[in-house]
Amino acid sequence: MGVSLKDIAKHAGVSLATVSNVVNGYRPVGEETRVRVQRAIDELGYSPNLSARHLRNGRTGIIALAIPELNNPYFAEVAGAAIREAGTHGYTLLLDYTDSDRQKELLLIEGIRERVIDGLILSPVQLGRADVLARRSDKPLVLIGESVYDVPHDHIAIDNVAASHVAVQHLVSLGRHRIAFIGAHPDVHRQPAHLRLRGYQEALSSAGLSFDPALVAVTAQFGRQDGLTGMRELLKLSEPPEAVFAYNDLIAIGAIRAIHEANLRVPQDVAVIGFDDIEDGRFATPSLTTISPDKESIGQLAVRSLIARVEGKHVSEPADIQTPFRLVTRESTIGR
Amino acid sequence: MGVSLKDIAKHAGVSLATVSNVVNGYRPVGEETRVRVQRAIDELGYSPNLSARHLRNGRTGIIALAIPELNNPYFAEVAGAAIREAGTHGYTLLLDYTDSDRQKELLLIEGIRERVIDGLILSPVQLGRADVLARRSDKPLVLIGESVYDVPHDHIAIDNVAASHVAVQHLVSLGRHRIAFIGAHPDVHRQPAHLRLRGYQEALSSAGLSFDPALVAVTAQFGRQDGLTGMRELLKLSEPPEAVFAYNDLIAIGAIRAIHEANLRVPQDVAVIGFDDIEDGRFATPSLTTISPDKESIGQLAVRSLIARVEGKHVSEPADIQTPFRLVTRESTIGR
DNA sequence: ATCGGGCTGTATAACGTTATAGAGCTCGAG
DNA sequence: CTCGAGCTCTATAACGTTATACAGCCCGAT
Repeated sequence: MGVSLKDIAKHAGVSLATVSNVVNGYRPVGEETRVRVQRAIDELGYSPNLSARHLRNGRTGIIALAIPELNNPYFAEVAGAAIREAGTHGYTLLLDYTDSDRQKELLLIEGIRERVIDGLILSPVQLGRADVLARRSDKPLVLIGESVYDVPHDHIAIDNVAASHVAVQHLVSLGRHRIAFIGAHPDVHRQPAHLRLRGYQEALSSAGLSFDPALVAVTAQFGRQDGLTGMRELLKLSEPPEAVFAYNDLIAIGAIRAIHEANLRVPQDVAVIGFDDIEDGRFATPSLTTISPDKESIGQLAVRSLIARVEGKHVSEPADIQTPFRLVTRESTIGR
Repeated sequence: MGVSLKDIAKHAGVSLATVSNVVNGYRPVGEETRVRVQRAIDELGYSPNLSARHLRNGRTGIIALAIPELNNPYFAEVAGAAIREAGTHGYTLLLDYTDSDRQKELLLIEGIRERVIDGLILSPVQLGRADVLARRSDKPLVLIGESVYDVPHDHIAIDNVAASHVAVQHLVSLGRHRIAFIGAHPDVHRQPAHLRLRGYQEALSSAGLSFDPALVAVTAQFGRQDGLTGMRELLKLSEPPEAVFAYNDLIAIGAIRAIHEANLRVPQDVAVIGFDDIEDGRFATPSLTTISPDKESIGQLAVRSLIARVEGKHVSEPADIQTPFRLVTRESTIGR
């Protein structure tokens, strides 16, 4: 097998415990011996056996991040930030994905990986408050995204209502009146969809525009295909929309495709705004105006909160952290 | 902590070893006691502590997959397949990314995660044959992608030369003569870029077309931005290309954007073909013709090969496995 | 002188699991 | 009846780590 503490101890002529103390500084070690031990470690190439360490102290040094989909660039970017942040704290991040599946989400919070990880960051889409409250595992849990509220866990999310308000306001400022929303969801568990819909409605009403339910397209998922079919439906209306607020960039990209198929132009005939600011949108034709959440800080804050819980340092009350966002205007609303 | 073997043993009135044998059937157990133990397990809700098991038998049940970039959907899809496959074999897949950084790739094959994982699947972009041969770790390693050859490890990849040949042949069949390639790379370590360039050249020569070095655009990376700038350069030529073979779909999407910026049409003025068949391409405007590698089987085969090595079952010679691909024609070459 | 208290260092008992050696028991063959 | 074989089951030693208890030692304060 590999090199163990015992090998180092023998090589440096000290006890096991001393080597352990050099490695993780639980107790001070004399300068002279510390150097000797460190040299032995370097020479033999020691690295601690995590299984043993975990067995002993109950921690693995691995935290998990479970996202709904891998191939949504939004989550890929958040995950990237989280992996980097975990690394700087000496943790390894295990990336998992739920496929937006309720059963998988339940398994995860119930601790399917219980014995492997120190804690979990979950971006739920199907779980409700009750599911989270019913959870029995005592491993720290951090939630990201706006799916679940009022549960005793740290929670990182942007203000979906406010952000949606800003997005729709932008469309209003272009002089558009018939503004559609694509990405409402029939399932009550899909909180963010409701919140963005609410922001949409609030913005309409504060602009003095009436809310027309026919302009709200319900989608099954939140991918490009859903944007495509949603927009196709909207274009069949006798009075089709002049602007569209899409639940996310993927839906917006699908919608743009549908608009082109109908031989209409973006933004001249229909202006489109998305949500997430993924790279696809920057290079789409036309490039996509969008709400840009601070993905880097979402990943960072989630990891930091979780590690703080894992290490039991700040045993503060569960916090609700709102991350910043900004409007990024591009060709899909302002032409060129 | 959780329920341990000892708890079960006490509850069922048998020894530790018997419970262990019921759990993993290493030795036969009498029918009567088996039932009693099984009932105790169900009642107390026992699940084995992986750290302890791994400490004992030297395996962690975790394998790692290291890809160059998280936000390239090609790798996201391969990773998704790999995660699923690992799950069906009872393994957990740890997803890592190298950021296409040579140092990170070196650290990984040298075993930075040595004590955490049972084996590694790596998609290298900067490593050469010598780097892999110099590796000292004895954990199983499986390589994917065509970066490295002739090393004693399993290797999964598609035939880049043949696939590129097919791609260019398709452009030729459209009657285009001035065909460009975007995504050549100055760095000798970037094997796949060379291979796709070679396939491009072979297809040209077998079509009786001459090779014009001015039509080959070198890029720093392989993202949308690189396609954008590469194409801009090509369009500045006195005799710009009528068709483009892009190293991958992201570059192709960037190139399409550049073509639109120049007020030219795809495919009427410039036909574009990509490589990877990522979802972005299917919903781009126009939708992207591409070479579609079998990403699902790449992920699956890589995981299966690695697990076979980890478990030391088929101690066969390192295999070179070629995965299938096909040409998918869409609007960017055949109009509509 | 003696005591108390910082320092450094050591020996050792866990953590939960599995493989090995072996202890009982029954039963059929010698 | 005795002995070995075959079946169950048990006791126990690891695996590599860390926390606890403790043993020296030196030094300043009593």
